[in-house]
Amino acid sequence: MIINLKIVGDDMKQIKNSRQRDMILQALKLSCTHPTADELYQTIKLQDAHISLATIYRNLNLMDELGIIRKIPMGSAPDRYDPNAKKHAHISCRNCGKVCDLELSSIDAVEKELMTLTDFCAITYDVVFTGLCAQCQKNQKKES
Amino acid sequence: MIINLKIVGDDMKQIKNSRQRDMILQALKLSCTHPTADELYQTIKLQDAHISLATIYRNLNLMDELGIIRKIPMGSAPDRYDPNAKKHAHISCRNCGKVCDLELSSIDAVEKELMTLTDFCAITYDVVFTGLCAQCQKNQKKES
DNA sequence: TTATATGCAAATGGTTTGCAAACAA
DNA sequence: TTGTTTGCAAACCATTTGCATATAA
Repeated sequence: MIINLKIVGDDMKQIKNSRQRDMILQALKLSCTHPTADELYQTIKLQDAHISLATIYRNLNLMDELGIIRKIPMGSAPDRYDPNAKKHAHISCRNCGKVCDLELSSIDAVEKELMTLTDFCAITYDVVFTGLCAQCQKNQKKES
Repeated sequence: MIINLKIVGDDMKQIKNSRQRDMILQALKLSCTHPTADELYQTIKLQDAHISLATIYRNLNLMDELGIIRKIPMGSAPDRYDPNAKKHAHISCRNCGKVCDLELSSIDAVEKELMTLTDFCAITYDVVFTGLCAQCQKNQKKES
């Protein structure tokens, strides 16, 4: 791991390796569904029956702060996590909850416009679109 | 109020007027801070000491579903509410929590790009940028 | 008269935290 | 040795829900 220091208040905190953190990062990297903390917990429990959900949360939060992974806030649904820390948007299905990655080149223009409109600085964003995925569209047609 | 029907499952639900709902909508319209449910509760309690927080939540959710107001999901912080139901983005200060409205014309292009990239339909979005507001930037300089 | 809305209190559920023991460096 | 991480259980807290009562139409 490249980053091994975390700034807490005025001083640095050393980050030590941990078997659990490695497992969590590996499981997240192998996933392709932007899993929730609990979904990761269920998966990892198969390898290590004694791991705690609190450990999952602590490490996901830590790695999010360090910029190794990204937390995707999902409104009222549980947060999801993305092994790809590169800035990108997401779209989630309001019916089945599935989350897909979006590479939107036009979003750069939005960031630029934003700069001219506001006196905020150090701007980041979480863009989560919501819609109905192709699969759920089909299913809805069948039902009616 | 224009809309007075709500679709629940297969049938319509009549919406009845209520003194409480009127108070909540009025308080929200008079606000300019995108208040949380609890902030509205504190304000409205001054007029009606017996109003319940559950009533605030029920009515805010109802009016959000009816498109009269908008709920702004704030990630880990409590949801905020906006009397302006027109589609627009927000930026919030990561330090003091303040939320400001943003009219971003360039966001239309993002929606268009999105249409060409995905097979999702019925797309809505909640765009919440996060940054440091001018006031908090000043305060941070003073401290250091 | 009948369905909808309310107030209250209790439940929910994702997430965080306190603490003593385990572990990394 | 020293500070960080873990597992467990309990706490947290925004939000929702069950239920009897009040209210709108």
